Amino acid sequence: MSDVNIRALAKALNLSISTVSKALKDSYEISTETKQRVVALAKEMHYNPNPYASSLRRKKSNTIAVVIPEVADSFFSLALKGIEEVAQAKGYHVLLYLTYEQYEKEKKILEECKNGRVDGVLLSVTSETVNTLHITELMDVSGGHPVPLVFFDRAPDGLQVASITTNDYESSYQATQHLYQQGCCNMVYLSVSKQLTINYRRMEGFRDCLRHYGLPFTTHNIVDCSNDLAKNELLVRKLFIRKHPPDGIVAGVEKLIAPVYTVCHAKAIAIPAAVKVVSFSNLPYAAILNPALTTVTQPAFEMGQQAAILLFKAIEKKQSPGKMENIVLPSSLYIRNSTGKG
Amino acid sequence: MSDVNIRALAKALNLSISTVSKALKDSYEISTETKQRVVALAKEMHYNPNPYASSLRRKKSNTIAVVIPEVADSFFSLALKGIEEVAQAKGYHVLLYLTYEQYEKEKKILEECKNGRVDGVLLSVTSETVNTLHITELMDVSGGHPVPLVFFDRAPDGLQVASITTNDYESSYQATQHLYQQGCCNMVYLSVSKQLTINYRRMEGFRDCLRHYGLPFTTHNIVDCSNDLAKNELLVRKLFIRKHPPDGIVAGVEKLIAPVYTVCHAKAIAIPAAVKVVSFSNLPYAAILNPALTTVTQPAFEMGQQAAILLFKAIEKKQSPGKMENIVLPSSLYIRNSTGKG
DNA sequence: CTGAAAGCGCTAACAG
DNA sequence: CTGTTAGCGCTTTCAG
Repeated sequence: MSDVNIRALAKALNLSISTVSKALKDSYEISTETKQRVVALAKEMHYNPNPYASSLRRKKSNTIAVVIPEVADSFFSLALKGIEEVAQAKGYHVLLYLTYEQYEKEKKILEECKNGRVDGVLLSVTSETVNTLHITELMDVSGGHPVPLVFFDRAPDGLQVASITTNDYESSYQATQHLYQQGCCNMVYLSVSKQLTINYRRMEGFRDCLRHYGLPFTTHNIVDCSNDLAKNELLVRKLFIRKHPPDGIVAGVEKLIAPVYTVCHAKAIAIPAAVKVVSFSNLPYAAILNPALTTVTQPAFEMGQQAAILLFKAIEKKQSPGKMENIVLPSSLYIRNSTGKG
Repeated sequence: MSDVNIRALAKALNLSISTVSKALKDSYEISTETKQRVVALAKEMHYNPNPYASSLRRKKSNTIAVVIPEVADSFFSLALKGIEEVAQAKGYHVLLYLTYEQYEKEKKILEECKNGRVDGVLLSVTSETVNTLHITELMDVSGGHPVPLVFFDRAPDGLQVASITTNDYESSYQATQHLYQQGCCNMVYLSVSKQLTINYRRMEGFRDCLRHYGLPFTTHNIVDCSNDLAKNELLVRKLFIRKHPPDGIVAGVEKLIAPVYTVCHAKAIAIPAAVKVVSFSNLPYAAILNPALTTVTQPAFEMGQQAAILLFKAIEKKQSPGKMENIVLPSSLYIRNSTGKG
């Protein structure tokens, strides 16, 4: 941290502090000549304004918080990139917080966002988040100004808040329909936490598609998976010991595809001949898996960008997004060999 | 942003501001009873200290910057997770900056780290970074306190700065040796930017291994790739039109593996029968590629953790790491089918 | 044990 | 066009 501050400049130039301050901001009040002198010396002395002094005074941090469950995940890392890009272009700084899917962490982190540290928050909730008091409190600070917030991807139900999401229900329906059209009639949906709205919607899309085509839908069609790879492999293994093993699998999240492929390879169950597979995934390597994986791919990068753009709109209008925009960006079905004719 | 500040508390309790401040910090100077009253009211009124006021006064931000080229990449996203975890445990905040492999961005970002915004910086340089003045300036601010900095993964040569890296040379040598032992005698190294020290070291490891085994090493053994997927595919295609197509490929970075697999599939070149393939990669899906990919895997998460730990050591000692620690964490060779006997 | 007062570095009225 | 002044909210001597 340098110790040349605005006062040092003022002293060296025989000017007042406020003149220097204004000159640095290119204020119309200051003569061109003075501006030039100030800027020149500032450069020479490597003057760097202290952001926190400025934030304190202006009550503006030029910083946003990104609160996500995980970063080593192709969806979130891509979305984060989209966010960072927009923020950097706007001259904003990005504070990154990981919740590790823990509600308590999320709560604690949002608490820290209330005190002026950030001008806004981008949030993708944990799979544990059902109580949303910590969120509404942030947006309605008692006796203070609300902190603008935009959800992306994972938004809790029943909250009047701006959000960028994708069409989980429809794309899941579509993926299931694709399996049906490829000849599957005994499909299974691999589910993660049911509390997670996006997983729930995907499951509903799956269910409604089965019903629409007159296929039975029972508890057998849903497999609740965990975060543990080994356990998930076991669950997949069990699928193929059933009297009627599935001929189609929809993996609700990316990480569930590894156990499926692993088990199928190990047990020599041919994909797509014996079982066709589709997964929600942003994996850039889907096309070089064995076989190439059919995916429902979310527009992760764009979702990050749009979420940031929406947040900056709210910040700049200095109003919590009155017209709560809820933008839904469509996911895409990329059909590859894992759902081929076999 | 709430408007209950320390003054509001003081007024409500009929105490002085400084007493409240001390009470909140559990100072020994304050009576237990007063402390309790203060803490109780603080909670009730949802008091949240303003971090920037505190930072300004204490000249300490409790924030670090992480400056990396890219985040949608399995190495960096894992490392970032390691960093965030350690920072969160320490009560620090993490500012994320992406350089997109651009030197100018890196320079500008580090400039912003000089003004007290952060207490330290974790840096992985861009592939364009050869001039390191912007880095040394940060660590030796004229007439000010240096900002502690730790490199991770990508550290420029010839700089006396703490770093966490991995054994690029050795692991590359080892991977090449593995190919040799599997029968390869005409190997090619797929290279990214030669300015990048890690790529250079990996290339050297490759080269020295060839030499050690008496294999010819010419310009034909190195293929300079770009960031463009289509171009890289073309380069790989050309490899197999050669009079003597390679029987072994070492991909210097993860993203170069997709073109190899794609081209081999398209042209029905059997891996590993016709050509054996190994890649530097942190891809969690290496095992389910077709065929399963042999990888040199860096301890990304641990590198992130260790880098953060090292940085906090430097920050807390309030000295730029005098005993410049340069920790090298070993990468691991995971042998899978892509380098099998075919 | 409590309080008064100075000041971190910058901004923004308001005067001149 | 330039300068004076009063803070932003918190921490930290130093007195009492």
